[in-house]
Amino acid sequence: MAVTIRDVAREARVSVASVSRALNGHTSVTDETRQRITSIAARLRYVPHSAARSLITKRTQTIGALLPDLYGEFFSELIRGIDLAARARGLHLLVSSSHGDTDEAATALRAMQGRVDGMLILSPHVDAAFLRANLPESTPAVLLNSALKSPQFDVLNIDNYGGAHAMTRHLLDAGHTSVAFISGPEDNFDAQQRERGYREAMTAFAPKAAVKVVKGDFSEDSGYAAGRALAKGGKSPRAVFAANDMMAVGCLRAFTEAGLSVPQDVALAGFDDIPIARYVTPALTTVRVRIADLGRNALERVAIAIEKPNQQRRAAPTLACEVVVRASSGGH
Amino acid sequence: MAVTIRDVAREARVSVASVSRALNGHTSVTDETRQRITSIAARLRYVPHSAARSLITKRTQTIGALLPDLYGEFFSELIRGIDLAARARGLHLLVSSSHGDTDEAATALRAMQGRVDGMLILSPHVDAAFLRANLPESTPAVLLNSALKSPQFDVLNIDNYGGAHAMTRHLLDAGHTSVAFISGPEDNFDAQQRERGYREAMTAFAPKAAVKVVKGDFSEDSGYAAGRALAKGGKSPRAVFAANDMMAVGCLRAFTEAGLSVPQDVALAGFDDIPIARYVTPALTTVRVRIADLGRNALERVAIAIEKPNQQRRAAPTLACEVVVRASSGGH
DNA sequence: CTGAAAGCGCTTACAG
DNA sequence: CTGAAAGCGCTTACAG
Repeated sequence: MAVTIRDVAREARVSVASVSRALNGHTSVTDETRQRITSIAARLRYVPHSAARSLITKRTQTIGALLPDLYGEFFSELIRGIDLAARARGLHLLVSSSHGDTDEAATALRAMQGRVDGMLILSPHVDAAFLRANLPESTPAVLLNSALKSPQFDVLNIDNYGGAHAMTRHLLDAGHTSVAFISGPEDNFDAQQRERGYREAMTAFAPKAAVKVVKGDFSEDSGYAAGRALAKGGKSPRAVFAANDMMAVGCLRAFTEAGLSVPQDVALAGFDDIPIARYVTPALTTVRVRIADLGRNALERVAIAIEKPNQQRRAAPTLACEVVVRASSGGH
Repeated sequence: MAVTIRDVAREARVSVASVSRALNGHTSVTDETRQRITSIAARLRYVPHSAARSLITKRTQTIGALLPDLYGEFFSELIRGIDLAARARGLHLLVSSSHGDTDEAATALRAMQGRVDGMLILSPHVDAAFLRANLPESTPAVLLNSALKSPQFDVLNIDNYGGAHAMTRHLLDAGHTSVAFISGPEDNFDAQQRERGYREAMTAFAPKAAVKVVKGDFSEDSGYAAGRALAKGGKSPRAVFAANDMMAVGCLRAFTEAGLSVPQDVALAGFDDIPIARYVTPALTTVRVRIADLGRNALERVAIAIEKPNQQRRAAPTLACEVVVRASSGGH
């Protein structure tokens, strides 16, 4: 059916070895031979059989991405960044998403074994033991947004700490003397870093102000509950910083219902800059994360690890975030 | 390095043929032999080499997805549906996204040749000629949201017509005697079907009312411009139906600026039910599309086409949409 | 039921 | 510079 290297060889009256060399850019082929082979291959629409090539080269030219059940925009931005970088390098992208728990992730990771040259892993529940059990040692991997501290694995993180620190400072600078914080899930690495950023900024820039943390879990409902709690008794803080945008949106609803107006009575800020952030009323001040860049960088790191297996890794830089000022903090 | 079928065979004191048969569930193996082989394979953590298997079986157990530059939620929902269905069938998913034009899509489609058993294609610019030039005849493919009418290709569409028809009827039923429409890009299939749904519903249910169409291009800005045009002179229609949510959001902003209040002065509706729709003020009445189902169904169709290549296809059903009533049409 | 052997389509030492 | 040959790790007729 399909045209193989033998068809090209026959047509060009050379051996399959020469076709292989010519098409793979080896030097030891006459220019004339190479040209003849190249044009015949093109005319025949020859495409090397990837499985046959993989079998002998031990390379699949494919990167696997293991992703959890992700909220819309984050997921597509991440894939976009990974995909763009992969294409630029001629790599393919095998995706496995929507993993709710560790078992599903383990099964998916194993299923990819042998089909990929490297892995990108974003999964809140992945730790060193999980990786040792499910990832072949020889497979380079980059973990995204992971608390993992083992030098054995490469980790690439968003600068959650810096972003939260900068936002807290922004709110204080804007004249809001007290800033409360709505935290995320306790076991979530991003959430922990953001809370730390808040706490340390408060200590640094408003040492006399009270640090107030209300618990949330990243859901809109938990933000709503936090907002109700904060509004109770009419003694809300001057500003509220939620550890993510969805909670900020929930909190905004609670404030509005309680008759508090944002930003006049209380300023409000979130984290992530999800698309919704600019469409709520008032538009939400937040911290923007360059998610596509995260994906792009991760792909680059794993590609380099594949090319140079024994190379000493450079320490992974965290990805900078930026404060986006909108109306909810009195910005405009 | 890695453990191969020969290692398992040696350990089990059988031929590699028996290992292959035992592990692939062929009947011609003693239960006792199969058990021994299975347990040894498990102990050795044997995973069949996928490239070797592909080389001989001519199957990759992989489906390719070719996607354009997509807006956040749609993309992730689609992938979610595809991924879930693929996993249920033990298929892998190779993704190539963010294709701006036909050339990029062609390159990506070609690059997948030989790496996938079937394709899912969502791309506004793909037509029959493109497919004949870039897709091997032997590769089953399902096109999503495509205007393609060739019986040669399998197409799966959202019921844009039905959704728009139902929404128009809803607005008329709610007592809004005149309904204007903001259209999408002229060359966009979804947009065309939605406009047709609007027009035919108007003819059917409000034959005396004027059909009014303002041009848009699916962007928020074009919705804003359309909103300004409609508000001009204070003689806006009683209801406006935008061909997608982003335009409805833009239109809402224009109305608010013009001092028109929604839904009291004018009702407003969109299409897609993007996440933003419920967070604007007032929340947007819209048409919901089950995007994950679209992905799931598409995967099922291509999987069946792979399993039974010569089977007569059943006609593809269009995927039903549903009207979601919120405050912008006076719903609550 | 089981094994020896061929072969899938490539790449790459090894000779010349 | 070029070719014959081995071999990557599987599956599957073909014998027995």
